[in-house]
Amino acid sequence: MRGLPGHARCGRKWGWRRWETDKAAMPVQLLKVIKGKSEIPLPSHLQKEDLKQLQEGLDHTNKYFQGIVVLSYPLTKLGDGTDFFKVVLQDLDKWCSRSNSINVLIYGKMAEDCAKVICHGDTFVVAGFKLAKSPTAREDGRHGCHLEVSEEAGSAIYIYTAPKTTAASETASVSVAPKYVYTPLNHLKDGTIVNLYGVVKFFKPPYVSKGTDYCSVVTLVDPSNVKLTCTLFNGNLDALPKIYKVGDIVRFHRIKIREYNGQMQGITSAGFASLTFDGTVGAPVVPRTSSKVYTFMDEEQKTIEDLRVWAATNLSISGPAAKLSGVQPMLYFDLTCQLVGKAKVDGSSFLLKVWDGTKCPYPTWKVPVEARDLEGEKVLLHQLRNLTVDILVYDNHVQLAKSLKIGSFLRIYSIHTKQASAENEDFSHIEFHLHGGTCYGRGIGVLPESNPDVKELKTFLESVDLADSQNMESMSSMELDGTFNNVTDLESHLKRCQQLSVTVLTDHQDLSNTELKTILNSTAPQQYRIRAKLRTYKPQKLYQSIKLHCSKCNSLQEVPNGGDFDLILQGAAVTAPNPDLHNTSWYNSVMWTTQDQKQRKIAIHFVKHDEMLQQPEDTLLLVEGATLKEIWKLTKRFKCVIPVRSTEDHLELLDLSAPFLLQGNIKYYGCKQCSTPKPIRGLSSIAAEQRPSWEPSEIAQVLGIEQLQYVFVMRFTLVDGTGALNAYIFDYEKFFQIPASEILTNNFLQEKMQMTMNTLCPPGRKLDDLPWLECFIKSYNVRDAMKHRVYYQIFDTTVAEDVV
DNA sequence: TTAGGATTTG
Repeated sequence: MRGLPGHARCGRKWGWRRWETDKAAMPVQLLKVIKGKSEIPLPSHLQKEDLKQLQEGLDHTNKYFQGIVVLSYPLTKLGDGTDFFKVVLQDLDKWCSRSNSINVLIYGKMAEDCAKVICHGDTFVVAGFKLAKSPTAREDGRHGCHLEVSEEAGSAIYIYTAPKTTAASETASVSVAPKYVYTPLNHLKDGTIVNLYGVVKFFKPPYVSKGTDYCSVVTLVDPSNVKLTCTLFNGNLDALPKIYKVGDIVRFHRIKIREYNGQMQGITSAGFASLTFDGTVGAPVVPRTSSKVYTFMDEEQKTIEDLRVWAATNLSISGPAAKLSGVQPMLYFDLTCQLVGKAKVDGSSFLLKVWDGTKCPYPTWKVPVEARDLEGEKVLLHQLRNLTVDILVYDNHVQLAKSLKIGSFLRIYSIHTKQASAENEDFSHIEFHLHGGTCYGRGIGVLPESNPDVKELKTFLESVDLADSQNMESMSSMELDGTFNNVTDLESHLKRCQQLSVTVLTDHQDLSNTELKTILNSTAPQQYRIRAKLRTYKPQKLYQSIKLHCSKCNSLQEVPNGGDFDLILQGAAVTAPNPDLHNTSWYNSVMWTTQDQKQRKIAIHFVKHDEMLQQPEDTLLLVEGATLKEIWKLTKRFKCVIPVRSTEDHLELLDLSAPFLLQGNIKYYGCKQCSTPKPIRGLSSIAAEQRPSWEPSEIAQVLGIEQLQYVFVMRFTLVDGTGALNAYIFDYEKFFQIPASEILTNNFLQEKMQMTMNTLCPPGRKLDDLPWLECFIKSYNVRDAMKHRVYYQIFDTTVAEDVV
């Protein structure tokens, strides 16, 4: 990002001539428009361009672009102090889709001037702009390029302000597009047909009604705090809103309002259409709809974003969804899962076999069915037998259940877990029922593969190692929560957390709290103390929060899995150890050949100290030709293991996708980009030290490796009643008081972290019941190319002592 | 037409 110098203050004048003679001093022209004519025409040498003509590589000198201001962002300062202002212009001549708009990025004095005067609906003319690829085009769906404007670049801006007291039709230079009017829920009148927005407070997924249509019941709420229950019918399942969870946001067009039992009620009328959006703050604003043609503008995007923040702050929407590992007997829950098998049972019930990759902590019932009635892949059904659960669905749900495709992703709403009344409690098991009826939204919904929850589930299911029974054990969260012996313990623990903060500041205690709303409306960088609740966090699979960080190039990467390491070792084992490199002044070597068919050669070089071999627990080994399993065994006995391979004249490290060092359970990796591997003999200098400690950092240094650090990277969505913001945790150890380097190989630490997160954000709880967190956060600007965003990071904060 | 939120009782 280039830096722009500060600009001399200039008085605001409205004259055209002044612009011609002294355009650098007067970049922003504010003009009035009355009845379609501007007081002053634009310079004659300027020619109008439309959106289509705004392409890279074309000459835009003496061209201007004109659009309507449909969105503007708060004035902010870039890192170097330059003012920055972004507006979105819409080309009204191209009124059809959402790509009729373009981002304009304004820098320096012009940014400040524009921010002061600009209003929604103004006509905005820009000349002398620079055109560049828009890095946000994929996200915001706007024009592939954006316009960059600054005084320095000799740009000029003309703003035609529509008279605010005059009816829109009178500002005739602006052709006013057909616009939908949306009625707040507290202004609905009996017998009208309206358009409206709402946050889903309750819904019944579409089910087969007793008439001819599918039916879906949806209760909405909006910032007027009025509720509206809508009963929607359609013979086509696809035409009903695609609502997947409470908190989704819908836009209904042409819904009929009627009074029923003294309350307003919505019901489908002819031409009813709906869009549904994910209600998560910060998620992409992509409508779910079956209609091919719909209007969706930036203004509407803003409405969705505002509703999300309102809902996050004001509605009690429960947190992370339940998993099979977290089920309790005698309750109702929603399950996101994959269908593995199905079978008819009798006339009024039907069996679904599903899994979500986690293991139910209780013995579960198996519904007896005839083998020939069971649909699904036999091999898979057998492989997953310990992870699938049987759900018996009844009555009205049978028809829909029969039609489900094996392999599809489902959300089953309001499953009942029933403790079977076995005579001997030791053999009691848990049953899963989807009872008849649609009370409490009971039903089955099919989720598309594009659904973010499905994507996450798929990734997780792929990571489940079916052969590894230990893995399955560790997936039972019942064991993770083992410290809470019963529900009462957990309750009292949570109660304590609701009163005190579950996190504490390690510094800045003298500061007072700032509301999230204030922070969101402020420029970065700044630091704040906050008190907020953790509504949700990412990733939900905690093992995904561990990354490798290079402090030199600041890159983050995934921790390689054991499979990659194994492949690299196999590749290295193809080259036999070079005997010329054995037994030097600083190591002793042994080599042998495996007895199997492969006749693999393994060499181990024991690094000496003072000409002497050390105790195994103090010894560093260089290993050639070993398998993953063999290396693993060696790390159990020796202090350090470095996998190497022979060249003609020296030993060298393997590919840096493999760890350059293994110590105990920990694998140490180097940054591929920043490391310049040096010969292995550099280690002899450490071996010669009086008491070699074999510190990973020291080893990395002599081997020319820029060591990657294990780090927790998480996104916390925090709310405090005034707003919602996403803050990042970037932490080696301090926040969780768990070293990020050790957690992947330590079950105890994993359990501890899971328990900490369960305390900070208890699954399935409503907003009111979430505990408070005290945090210190800093805001900072991130800019790449022309994109500028403010991010927040939690620091100088740690989990309270009695929580961990 | 259907359902009109407010858990089955298998």
